[in-house]
Amino acid sequence: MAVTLKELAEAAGVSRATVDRVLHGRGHVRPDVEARIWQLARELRYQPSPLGRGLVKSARGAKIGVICQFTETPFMKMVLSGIEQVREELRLMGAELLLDAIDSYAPARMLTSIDEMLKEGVQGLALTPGNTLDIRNKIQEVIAQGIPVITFNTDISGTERLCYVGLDNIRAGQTCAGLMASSLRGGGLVLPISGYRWHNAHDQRMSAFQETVQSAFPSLQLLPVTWCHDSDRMSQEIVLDTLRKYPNLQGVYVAGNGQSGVCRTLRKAGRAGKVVVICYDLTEQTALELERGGIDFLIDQGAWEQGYRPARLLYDYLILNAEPKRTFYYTDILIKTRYNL
Amino acid sequence: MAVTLKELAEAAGVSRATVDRVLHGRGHVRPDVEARIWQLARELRYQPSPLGRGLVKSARGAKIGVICQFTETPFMKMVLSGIEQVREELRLMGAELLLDAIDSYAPARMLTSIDEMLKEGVQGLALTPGNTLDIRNKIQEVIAQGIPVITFNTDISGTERLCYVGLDNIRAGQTCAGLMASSLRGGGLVLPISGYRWHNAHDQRMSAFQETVQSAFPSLQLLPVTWCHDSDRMSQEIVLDTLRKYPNLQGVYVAGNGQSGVCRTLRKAGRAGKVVVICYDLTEQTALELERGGIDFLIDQGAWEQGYRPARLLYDYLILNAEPKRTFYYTDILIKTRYNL
DNA sequence: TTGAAAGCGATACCAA
DNA sequence: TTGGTATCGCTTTCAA
Repeated sequence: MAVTLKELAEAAGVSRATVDRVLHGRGHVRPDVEARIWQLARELRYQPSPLGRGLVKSARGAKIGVICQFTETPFMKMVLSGIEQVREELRLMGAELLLDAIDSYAPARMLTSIDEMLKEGVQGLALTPGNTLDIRNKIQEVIAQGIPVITFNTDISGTERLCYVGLDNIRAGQTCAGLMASSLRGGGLVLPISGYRWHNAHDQRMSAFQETVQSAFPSLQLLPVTWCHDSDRMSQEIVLDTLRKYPNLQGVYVAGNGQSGVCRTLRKAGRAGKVVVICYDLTEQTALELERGGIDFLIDQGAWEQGYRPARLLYDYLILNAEPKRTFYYTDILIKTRYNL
Repeated sequence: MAVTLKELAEAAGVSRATVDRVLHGRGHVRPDVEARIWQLARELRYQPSPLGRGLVKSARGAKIGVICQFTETPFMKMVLSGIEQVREELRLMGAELLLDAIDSYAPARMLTSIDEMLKEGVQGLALTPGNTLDIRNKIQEVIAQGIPVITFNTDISGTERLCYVGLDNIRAGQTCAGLMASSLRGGGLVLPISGYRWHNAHDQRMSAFQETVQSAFPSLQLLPVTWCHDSDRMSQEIVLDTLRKYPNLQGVYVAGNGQSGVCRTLRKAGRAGKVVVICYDLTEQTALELERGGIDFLIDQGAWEQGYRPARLLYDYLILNAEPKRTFYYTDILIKTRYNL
């Protein structure tokens, strides 16, 4: 059995309140007593019980805010299910989770949403920031007010956010390069398709892919990158175009959305299963394509975890005084094939 | 804020004790009162707080036993680190975890260990069973005494264990077949090496691999299975032998241990990086081989999770009255390459 | 500078 | 069949 605060107090010959003051550095304790208590705490390996602590704090009715963008995408829907899960868990612990699900990319909307959250009195904030100056400033402002911020799914530089929860897009891009190379041992022509030019994550995935291919797998020949704006229609046209010019196309790498468009076109052209397709984000659609053989490999980012973890970390930080252990909570780079869905 | 038992009691116009009796079906409550309370509980969506419950139960000093075999293997060492983590967490919750780490395969030792655990008065038991009649009977005996049992890493049929935590070895074998095929698109000769004949997990991984190759990838040509008894020395000889007879060997699939022996031999023969190697279990050694290119793909079974989860499930079951949600807690089939370690 | 005591949510025992 | 009450570990007034 773990040592309790009560036992520690008895051992030190003082009251629990005094021990509490010492442990939380609240002052108003005679220095020698303070030293003695710290000493004993170490010796007895005292650690506060999260149960007791959580129970007390539950009164306060802590509020945690979560702001989410692009919620119309299948990927974000899975993130939302993680959020719902943690919301329920927090409810049982007496805390409330305020969610604002923004259904598209709207930087201005994000700013007003942050303000609303502040007005509601949230004590911590998790969000998927766009990479703009406005947002960066606003985040710094929030943090300056003593409200901790966690970013997820996409990160933002130059702020003092507590930590980031999401994919390591650079390693993910490298991983895809490795998969492409091992599938095309004899070499071949590969078409790289990205989503948006301004999208941090897409960019990192793509550059890492390109660099790894060029440095480690020279037998693969890369076509120039194209951007499909996360649209199936556009990716469809891009693939169609490419097939016309290069009938010997061997691989397609999709760093953003637009996966289905690629698969559809290859299937129509009778090249499904022949051309190696590697892309991101496990959803119902892409799972189906994996099973049909339209997609060979897929990188899953652990969507659920990205929804669950940030609010959980905020709760631990605010209520249990437990700092996040790392600045980057990278979700696993999960390689999916039709056999390990 | 969630509804508390106290609020529920007030709403029903009875004492908290009465509500408690109803909720736990202890009887001694007038039927109409009971009905009313259930009704209200539903309406107010009452759910007991794990915090409050855990706090009360922490007095009892619950004991949970964990028995682990083969603890000398690197894989099991990682399982042990998961066990240590949960042991610490449970300690903070007031429960004690008793661990018996058996360093080899010793069915008789397992039986005596179970008896010792019972004598210590554990209220729940997690173990890695051997697949023998003795063990099966003993497990049933334990369960008959009202002590729940969870199996992990390897399962055992014909018992009423609460659930199994571990890999889905059949899907894992299929996944490896898919990886081998995508790496050898032109087809090729593949050597399948298993560990022990009697080992359930090895067996499943191997048969699933064979069946999938035969039915879905006829261009791959499988040599007969060999068993290396989890020994690097033996796997070394097997590969050496095979290379002599079949210099055109293209792939090796290792379902058990002996990975290093395979890599070493291929490297000496100058075939490293040419022959596709697929195997199991992420350890320091195998991670090194992945990075060096000696192993192409590796299936990681989430060793840490296999140590952590079982005891955690038992705690939730015993203390929080939360039944495991599933009978099979399959850990993710994590495909590892040198890029996503 | 210190300690006593109430209370968080749930359980269990004893008394009514 | 019921309710009162102590208890778990911790935090937080309030009073000394």
